Formats: sequence, structure tokens, C-alpha cells
Amino acid sequence: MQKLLSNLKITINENIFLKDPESSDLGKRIVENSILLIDEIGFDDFTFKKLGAKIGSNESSLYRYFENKHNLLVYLASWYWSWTEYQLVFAINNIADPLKKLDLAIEVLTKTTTLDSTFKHIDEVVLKRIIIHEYSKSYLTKQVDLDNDEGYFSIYKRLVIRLKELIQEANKDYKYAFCLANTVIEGSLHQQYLKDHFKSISGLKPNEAPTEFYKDLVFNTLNISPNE
Amino acid sequence: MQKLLSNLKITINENIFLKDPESSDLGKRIVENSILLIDEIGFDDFTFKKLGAKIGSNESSLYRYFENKHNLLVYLASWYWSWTEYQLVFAINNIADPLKKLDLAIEVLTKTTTLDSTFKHIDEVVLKRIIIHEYSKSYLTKQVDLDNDEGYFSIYKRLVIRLKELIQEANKDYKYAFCLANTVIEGSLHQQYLKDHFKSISGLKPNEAPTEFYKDLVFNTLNISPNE
DNA sequence: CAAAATCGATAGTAATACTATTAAATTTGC
DNA sequence: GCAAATTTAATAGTATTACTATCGATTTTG
Repeated sequence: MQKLLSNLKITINENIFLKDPESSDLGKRIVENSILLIDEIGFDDFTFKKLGAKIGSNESSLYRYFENKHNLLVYLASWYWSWTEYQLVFAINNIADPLKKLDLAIEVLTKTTTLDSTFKHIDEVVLKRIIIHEYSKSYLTKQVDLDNDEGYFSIYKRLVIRLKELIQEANKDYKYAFCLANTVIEGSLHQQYLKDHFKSISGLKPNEAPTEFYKDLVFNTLNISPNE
Repeated sequence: MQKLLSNLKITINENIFLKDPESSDLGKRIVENSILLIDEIGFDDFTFKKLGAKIGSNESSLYRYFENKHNLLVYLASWYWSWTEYQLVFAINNIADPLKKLDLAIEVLTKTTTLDSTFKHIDEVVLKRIIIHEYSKSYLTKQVDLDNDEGYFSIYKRLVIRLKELIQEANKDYKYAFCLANTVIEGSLHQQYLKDHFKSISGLKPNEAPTEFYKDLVFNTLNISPNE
């Protein structure tokens, strides 16, 4: 993966930031350390003032990159989903069998994240943890429809559409491809949250990913088998 | 439903409130109007000061019922899940066939909510909307493990366990009963959110509930049919 | 009818989520 | 290599939030 994507730059909708954080050293430090700080203290207690203190910069400087902490979260989420989309596209590249493609897609979307050294200033394992804990907060807001109009969630939606199409390719007659695609993508985050904080109702063991559950779910629902 | 549950009182874990809101007129007005106000302005912008103004009471009085707005949200959510649990229990009462029971359970857990006149000070339709929009925020916090220890989510967990048992009764060999139970309960809220705010990736029509999707999903996954 | 509980009003605090200004430092364009 | 433009840090300031504390007035209850 590292080799294949070595000259990849994740492109984020320009509406989300005021100044591209990839364009300067300070911007990269903002992204790098916001991931660590949000992971540490949670998004609700996270402030630009605290982040400024952590990176030895000033609160007001951070506001030149992002309008507010909400947009920073949307940025981090977009980055994560874009990165995931690349992994998915590369995983199924050159594979013809629709069932095998779907199988690999579920694998990418539900597996436990490991470090990708392509991006030196982003720790993907910590970022994934933030996505599991905080992603919902990026859209469960009163301005969600306005944010949506600005294209804040377009990468995520594109990913759902990709999975929906893979599902439809695997079974042309299935009626709920969009519902199922959303179930896998969002549900996978939820299952991983439960594993950490609601052990008594989680069906997963401490280091288990929900991959097998979702493969079983999808292939039984579609009435097909990936090993035919 | 109204008749069957007419002398039902929803019981909420006493750790969640400082003073039982059911024990006074002010308490009931707090619950009734917090539902309406959260629906109107969203949980993030909701404050006890605004609620006090709405019900002609004082901010400081509200703090005598709930430690903070987070606990009020946990209270409302517990009320909702408890009410849902009663509906589930009554729906499957006296039914012997495990498949029929599971079918009815999915129906209760995924259908669109309609008004229940049993509780005059609670609008269940608006409450359901709040649950769809804000429930995740009640557990996606840094104190989730402490809250969990206090029993804040025990009603919700009990409901998941009930569904898990119904799934297991319907198919003793199925390996992922907990994962599937969580998929139906939490996923159903998410599907309904998408229907309202992410139309382009939602598989549901404006007034459609995800009930048929989940019945198809569960029965195909378990390799059984509810009409045998 | 007295004691206890409840409620409303007021005041106060530390923190949040910003905005504005200005001056110093750095980058860039020629 | 220097002037101009840009970026950043520092400071100050504002309205709001999320509470806590106190103190009468009112209501409830035993």
C-alpha cells in the first residue's frame, strides 16, 4: 500500500478550510496535533486555545486555517474517508469477479486500521479512533443541510455510492443496496465503539474486527457466496 | 397499546436525576418542554437558561432536577428506550413461534413512531426525532465508561439483549447475534437520519421506514423465513 | 400551624468561542 | 539582496455558556 500510494495527495473540498493546512508547516502541525489532542481529551473539550498551547502557536493563528473546530473535524473526517476510498479502489483494482470485489471492499471498510507510513504527519490509527468516537458529531448538527450543500460530506457519500454499486453488481435484483451499504460503513464504526465501551452487548472480542460478521451478513442477504 | 399500558409508569435509574421530574409539576414541564426545545434548536445550542425562559422558570431551579444538560439527554433517552421496551414486550406477549416473535420485534424497533396518548406530557413523535438526531451524543463522550458504571445505559443494553435472545431463539447456530441486534437497533435510527438529511445515499423514500430492509436482512442472514 | 422543602431571583466565576488590532518575523518576487 | 507581501504571535476584548452560591418568598407536609 505504501508504495502504490506513495505520491498520493488527499484532496479535500476547499470550502472546509480557510487556508489549506497542507500548504504550510503550521497547517500540518495543526492537523497532526489536533488528531492527537482530540483523541486525548475528546472533541467536546477540545479547543483551539488548547491546541495552540500544544503546538506552541497562538489561538488566533489557528482560526486562519479553520473557521471553527467543527470544520476541523469535518476536515479530518474527509481526510479519513478519502484515504479509505483510495484503499478500497486499490484493493479491487484489476479484479473482475463482482463477488471477490465485494468481499475485498467489505474487508477494507470493516477491518482494524494499521499505520500507513505514506503520510508522516498523520497517525491513521489514532485518526480511526477519532472517527469511531467523533464522526457522528460532524453531521448531527443543526447546520447539517447547509454543510451538505457546501459539499462537506461528498467524499463520504461517494464511498457509500461505491459500495452500493458493488452490492448491486453482485446481485442485480437486491432491493436495498443503499441501506445495506450504509449498514456496513456506519455500522462498522458503531460495532467498534461498542467493543470498547459497551462490552456486555458487543459481539466482538477485544481485538476482533467486525469483518466476518459483515461478510456473513452481506453474502447471506444477497444469497450469494464469495467462494463459488 | 394505550389501553394495555394505561397504568404504566416508566421507571428511570435514579442516578440520572437529582430530583425525580415525575414528582412535580415543574419536573414534568422540564421534560415536556426540553423535548420540544431540543427538537427546535438542537441539543448543542440547548441551555437550561433558554429552557427556563420557555417554561417561565429559573435556570437555577432546573439544576435541582438535573446536574447538567447531558444528564437530561440521558434521561430522555432512557425514557424512550424504556417505552420502546414495553412496546416490544407487549407485541410479542403470548406468541409462541420464535420467527413470528422476531418478526414483530423488528417491526416495533424499526417502524415510524406514532403518538401514544398514554403520557400526556410527552410527545413521542418529537422524542423519537430527538433520539434519531441526538442519541449518539449521550454516549459519545469522554465519561462514557463512568456513566455506564452508574447504569445510565442499562435500559438500552437490556433492549439489545432482548433482541439478541430473540435472534438466538430463531436460529441457535447463528454466531453473530449481538452484532446483528445492534445493527437493527442502532442502524434503524441511522437509516432514518439519512432519509431526512442524506437523501442521495438513503435507500428510503420520504415516508418509508426501514422495516422491510431489516426484516429481509435478518431473515436472510439467519436463513429462515417468518412465513413458514 | 410550624417545619421542611421548593422555587425564583440575583450575583458571580471560569471557560468557551470567537473577533480585532498591531507589530514582528518570514517568505517572495524582482 | 532588498522591498513588498504574507504570515504569525501577542494582546485585548466580547458575548455566551455552564455552572455554583446565597437568600428570601412561597408552597407543601406532618
